[in-house]
Amino acid sequence: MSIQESGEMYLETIYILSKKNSFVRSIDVGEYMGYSKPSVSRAVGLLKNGGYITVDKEGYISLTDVGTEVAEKMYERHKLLTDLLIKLGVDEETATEDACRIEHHISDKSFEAIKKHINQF
Amino acid sequence: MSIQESGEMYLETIYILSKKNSFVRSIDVGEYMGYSKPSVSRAVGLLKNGGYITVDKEGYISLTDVGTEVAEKMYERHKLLTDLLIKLGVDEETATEDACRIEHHISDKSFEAIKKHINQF
DNA sequence: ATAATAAGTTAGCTTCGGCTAACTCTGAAA
DNA sequence: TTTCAGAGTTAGCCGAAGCTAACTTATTAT
Repeated sequence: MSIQESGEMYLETIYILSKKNSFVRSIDVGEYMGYSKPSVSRAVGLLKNGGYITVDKEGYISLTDVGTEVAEKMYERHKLLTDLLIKLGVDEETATEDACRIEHHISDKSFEAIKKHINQF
Repeated sequence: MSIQESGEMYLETIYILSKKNSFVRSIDVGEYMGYSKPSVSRAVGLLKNGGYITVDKEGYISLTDVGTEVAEKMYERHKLLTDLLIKLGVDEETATEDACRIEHHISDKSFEAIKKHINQF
């Protein structure tokens, strides 16, 4: 099971919520993303199945190493792309939205290239 | 019917093929994009229906004004994003691939911001 | 004239990832 | 103790956009 764009978004959300709160449940993920409980339930099942997260008896979700890797990658891209767009004069809201979509569609190569040049923008 | 990412790709392809050849048929679009005839057939039907293209009795496809607008927008983004990535040191193939995906996910605002700063990269 | 090829369409399948409705289960409150 | 709220799951729908198989139709070649 290779991870899809949607899976990446869920993992990134779990990562963000984990940093903010002491625990993350499906319901929190759904609220944050604006998705229904069944949608989250299925996604969580798939991610668990794929080895990206674990869920304990309390329903608390944790990222595995692999899951953390994916989530951090997305999060790093998100931050850097947002930064870049803001530096270029884009308003914060638009920058965040665009970064959120672009982060899933850019190759490692391109991302590294942007990262290397970010300071000269 | 609002245009989807897939529709944008078809329109851009039709635009590119129109500049290269004297006519564009469904079969040409399919060959260029690597899609099957039925896939193209349906997409062409939807785009025709949506007022983005016209198809004459010969099966020759033309972009309407609206279709041209969308196609040119995508094409411009494609070129500019490819340029940008290449300037940042990304190899041409990767740059083209990434540009092709990003072009559908970036807002007008962000694109204009990149365009304004492209020369200083 | 017949047969073969090319282009397009139709029917119907698949996966992805949303959704609602309706169920279960658990823990807290009356 | 009974009831109710919150969280999660199950079943099943939907649209988007690929696909194959099999058909039609028109042109070209024998």
